[in-house]
Amino acid sequence: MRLCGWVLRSKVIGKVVIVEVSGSSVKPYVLVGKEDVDPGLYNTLKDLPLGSAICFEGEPSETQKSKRGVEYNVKSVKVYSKPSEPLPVELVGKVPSLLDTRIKYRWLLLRNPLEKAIFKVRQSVIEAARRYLIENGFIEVHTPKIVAAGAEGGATLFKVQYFEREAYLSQSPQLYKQMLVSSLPRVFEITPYFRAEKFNTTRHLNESWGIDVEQGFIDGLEDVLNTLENLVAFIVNYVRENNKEELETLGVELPRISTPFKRLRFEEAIDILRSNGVEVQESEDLSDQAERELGKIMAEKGHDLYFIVGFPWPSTGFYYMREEDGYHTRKFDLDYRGLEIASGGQREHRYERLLEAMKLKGLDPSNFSFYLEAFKYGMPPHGGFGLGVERLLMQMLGLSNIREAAIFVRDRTRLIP
RNA sequence: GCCGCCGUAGUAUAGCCCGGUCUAGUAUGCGGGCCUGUCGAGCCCGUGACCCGGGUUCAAAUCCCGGCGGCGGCGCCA
Repeated sequence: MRLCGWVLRSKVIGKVVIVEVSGSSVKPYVLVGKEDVDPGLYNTLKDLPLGSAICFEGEPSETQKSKRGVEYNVKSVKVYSKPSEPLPVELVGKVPSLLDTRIKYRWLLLRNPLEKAIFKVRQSVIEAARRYLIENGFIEVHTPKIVAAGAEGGATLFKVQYFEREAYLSQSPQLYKQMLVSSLPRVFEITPYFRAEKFNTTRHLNESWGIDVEQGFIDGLEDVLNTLENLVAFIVNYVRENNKEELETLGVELPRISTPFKRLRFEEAIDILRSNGVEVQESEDLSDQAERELGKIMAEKGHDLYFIVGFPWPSTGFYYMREEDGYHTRKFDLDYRGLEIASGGQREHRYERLLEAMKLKGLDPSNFSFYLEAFKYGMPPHGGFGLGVERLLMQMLGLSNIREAAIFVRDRTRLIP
């Protein structure tokens, strides 16, 4: 068997040399050279600097003494590349790097089992989502990332020059997804979101990824909530089953998730906070701190994941369906341990009402004519959501900063690498 | 945009408050030596740093001002 990777650790103890090689799995390959058994191999391994790119021919050894990796009996080693200078960061965690350094050298640090484990789990999240949605009749689509208008107005959009016109990077596939539901009853897209918001927090990125779903012919909001809760439960349980090595490496205990998730009405959430002594302003949305407090309270009651439904109209987008009272909407958030990981709702599919809602929000319908036209020819009742990949990963793995969940980070100050 | 904290070898840090004792300490990495399986092995020798600019002072890593960079909080949101 031929295996390849990079020298991660190397230790010479007298006449024995032990080399760990970072390959495709989280746990390294372990190569052992003994001077009195195979002097040639011993010398080759002894002289390999950290970071060397090598391949070796070998089979798993009958003696497995290493606590970190899988040992191989090595027949031959081929060295493809040696570093021209010492590595800029520790890959083994003897001297942990600061987050800033970790982000700068992520492409190199991915040789480290911990760092690699995070992104192998991320891969599983995407794989599980795609599998679940396809199995449930959703079609994967791709919508434009260069757009003429955003879902919410222009404040948070990145401008780009599109020949002689001004265009924007898409902050959400929302409007396109809805248009597609006029022909394809179930669609989803795994997509980047671009947000030009100048925040600097542990849970915001300016380029992030979402699992975006839209579903037509629904009987009500419950259909959308069902899809989302089952999707999230499938993803988490999939990771639990398929990433045992990664979770162990990261020291993460991932409890099995069952559905349904608790549904809290917006007012209920505020009441719970107040009855637990948390001051909540009379407002149309929950502050981040309030959300965190609610997360703690809900966790004590055994709810890691819960919906908050029925957000007031003043704090929501124009496209959410309003209840008869004109104040509550069918917009919801999904919170995971006090952090919003998804939001969505039932949309307004009735043309006249949609037009009226846009005007109420101060938007000019003529800027959205391409979108509005889709509501003229038999738009079914529909709803959907966007699920943040980095946020889901962050909460699943207990990461303290969302930047840990993105390989190459785009935030307020980072544009390279 | 506002507020707070921080910037010392490749990496991670001590020293800064109370200026001189700093020829800037330690770990890791790197170079060399010892050790017959290490588990962040261990031991010995060597190597390399005060973000930039200005100011105060006999004397600045240390105090002051400006710049640049990082971390976090708020708003907003996935």
